[in-house]
Amino acid sequence: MHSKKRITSFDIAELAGVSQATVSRALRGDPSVSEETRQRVESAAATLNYTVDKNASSLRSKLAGTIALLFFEDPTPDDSHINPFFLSMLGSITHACARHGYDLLISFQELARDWHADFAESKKADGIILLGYGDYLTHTSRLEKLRERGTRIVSWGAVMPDQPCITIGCDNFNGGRSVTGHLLDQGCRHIAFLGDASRHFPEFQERYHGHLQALRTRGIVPDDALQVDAESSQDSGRQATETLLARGVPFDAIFAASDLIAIGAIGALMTHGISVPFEVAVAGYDDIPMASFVNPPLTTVQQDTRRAGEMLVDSLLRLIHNEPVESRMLPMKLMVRRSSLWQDVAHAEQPGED
Amino acid sequence: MHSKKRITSFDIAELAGVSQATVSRALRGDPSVSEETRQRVESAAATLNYTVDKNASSLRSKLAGTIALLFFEDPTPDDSHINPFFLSMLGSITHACARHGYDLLISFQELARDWHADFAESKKADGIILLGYGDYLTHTSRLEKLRERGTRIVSWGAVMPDQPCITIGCDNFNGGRSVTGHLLDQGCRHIAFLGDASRHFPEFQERYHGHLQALRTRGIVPDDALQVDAESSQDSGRQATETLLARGVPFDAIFAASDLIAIGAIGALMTHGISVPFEVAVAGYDDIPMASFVNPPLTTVQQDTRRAGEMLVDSLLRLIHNEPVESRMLPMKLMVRRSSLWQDVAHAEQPGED
DNA sequence: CTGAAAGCGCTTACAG
DNA sequence: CTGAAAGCGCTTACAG
Repeated sequence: MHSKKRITSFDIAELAGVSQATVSRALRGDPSVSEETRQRVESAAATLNYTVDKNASSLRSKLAGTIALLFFEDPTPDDSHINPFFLSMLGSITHACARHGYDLLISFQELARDWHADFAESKKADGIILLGYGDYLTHTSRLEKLRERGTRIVSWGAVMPDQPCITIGCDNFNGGRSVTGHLLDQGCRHIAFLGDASRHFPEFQERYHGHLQALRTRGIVPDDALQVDAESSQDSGRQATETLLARGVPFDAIFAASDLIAIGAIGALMTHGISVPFEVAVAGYDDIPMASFVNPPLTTVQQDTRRAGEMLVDSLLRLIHNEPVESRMLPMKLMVRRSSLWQDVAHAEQPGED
Repeated sequence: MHSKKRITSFDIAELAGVSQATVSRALRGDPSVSEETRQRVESAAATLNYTVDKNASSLRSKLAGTIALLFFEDPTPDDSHINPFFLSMLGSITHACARHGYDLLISFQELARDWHADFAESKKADGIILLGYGDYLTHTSRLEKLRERGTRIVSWGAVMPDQPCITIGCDNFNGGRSVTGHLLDQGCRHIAFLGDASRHFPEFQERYHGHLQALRTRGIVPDDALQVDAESSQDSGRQATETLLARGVPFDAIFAASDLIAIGAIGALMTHGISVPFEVAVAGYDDIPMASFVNPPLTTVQQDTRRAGEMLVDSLLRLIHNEPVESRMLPMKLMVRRSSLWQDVAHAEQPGED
């Protein structure tokens, strides 16, 4: 290993015949540098394979040029599972960061842990994006503290008044209303809702409220026995379905607060020999990649994850640059597939086809 | 925004009644610091909510404490798609990094671009993990250059002699052999292989070689007309299947070099009214999350992505610490599901069940 | 348009 | 076991 000394801006300065300060300016595109000098510096840098030291630059300028993306997950015993819905935002977040010249730091955090010091305070990142269905109330107090210290944070979630930080989210209320509206159109009258609809999970709660609203509009009195708590996992969906079945209340449809829950529910129903959609129609929420592949393909609500990722990055950068930003709600789109259709579709669907 | 001055190690020093140097030592757990002093420093740091400035620390120590994870993708028009197989490694890579106290920087790179300067040279990261099915030969020359400059790199891929960097990979040869062996056991005799089997894609090539070996063991002469190039995407799988059908060579099974290709193939077969598995058995490779959800559930080869992620991080850290490391091949596991079974299974499978 | 100089907040020999 | 001092490689007023 030939450990040649690190090449610094001084080496470039010497080669280009300018001062080190000018090298720094030229390389950052400072308009005060003359075009001719800039070119000379740049070619010198290219010759020596020089790259600006990020640590020195960040230390001096107090700009990390980095964004931290934190995934919150309730501790799973198995390391490797990430909620596929959030994963689907990763691509557009990464690309958006790259487009703006920012690096992306990612990290998983257990909800319980003391994550709030780690990123902004240590100057690793200029701002933080928060992703995760988690207990909302647990978050809130920490977010408040962070905001007091001036940390820039943007999160994905329920868009509500009095949020402790800028939030980008889907129109969960109308999403819930559309799903239940669709199930009612199919002729279902006893629609179960699987998902924790408490204040701890405001997104689920809003979907539930949309659901209730759709029922009331049609003059149907909601039955509490048809709501079962569940968190966003297949397992939880399976269990919730078992609970529902054990209650003995008749139902002809399940509206699951997330696709993962829905997939678990379909599994449980099949175990009991209940046919989907012929005996029970099922719909989910999120339109994760699997949704169109399960059997039967799952009716669900699509959230524009690509746009969401871009907006998260965009909003955070505006925050960082002290520009005005507001929380925003993205429109949703109902994706009707076979799982919710009481009558069979004429043509066989192909996997991956919508 | 009360922009109080940043708290530095000098403030902690003052509060704890020690020198700034001692603060630095205490906080990094330097054993030369007395237990009593360490405690005093730590509580002072806690009181003032102090966190070590990562940039200053990295600049001085020349250790970034960060690993860069680069995904290589052939440029897709759509931002948001990441190969699900690599995504499944993300969890364990992230966790492994966290466990070792390293941060994880992630970035997507087009194969074409000039990525090699960006991370190690600018001291953003102490080492790089490379993930991606891409044209192997394009990579190689860049990797060579990087190695010359002393960059620490570990990649996922085909484990072969003369690799330009430490590589962790699956036993692709035996994987390919198992799949084809299984298809032969099912009675198939005309097994098509979908995947680019050239030197440009060594992993596919090894799977193909395993496939050929299995055929020869049973005295079957491979037919070139049964191999069609494809890269790892649904679309490419669909097209390759069309090409295969257009050739008019009879086949009773398809071994797709990746699950994505297999899923595309199943779609194309269905379009042509060809039943899977009754007319054509299909098998894939990777065991991506969708594989068990498609209809019929896909027979495939599971690679231990969790272990793979851990080993990638582990190997890279050993490289960083100048410890001996070697390329390693991970065992594979054949997952038999309905897509390859010529006779129907007795019980209905449930989604997500193996 | 460019240069000389200070300083970002740490770590790390060196000395005691 | 602890402190004083140098210095990592930049950016940024300040001056011309």
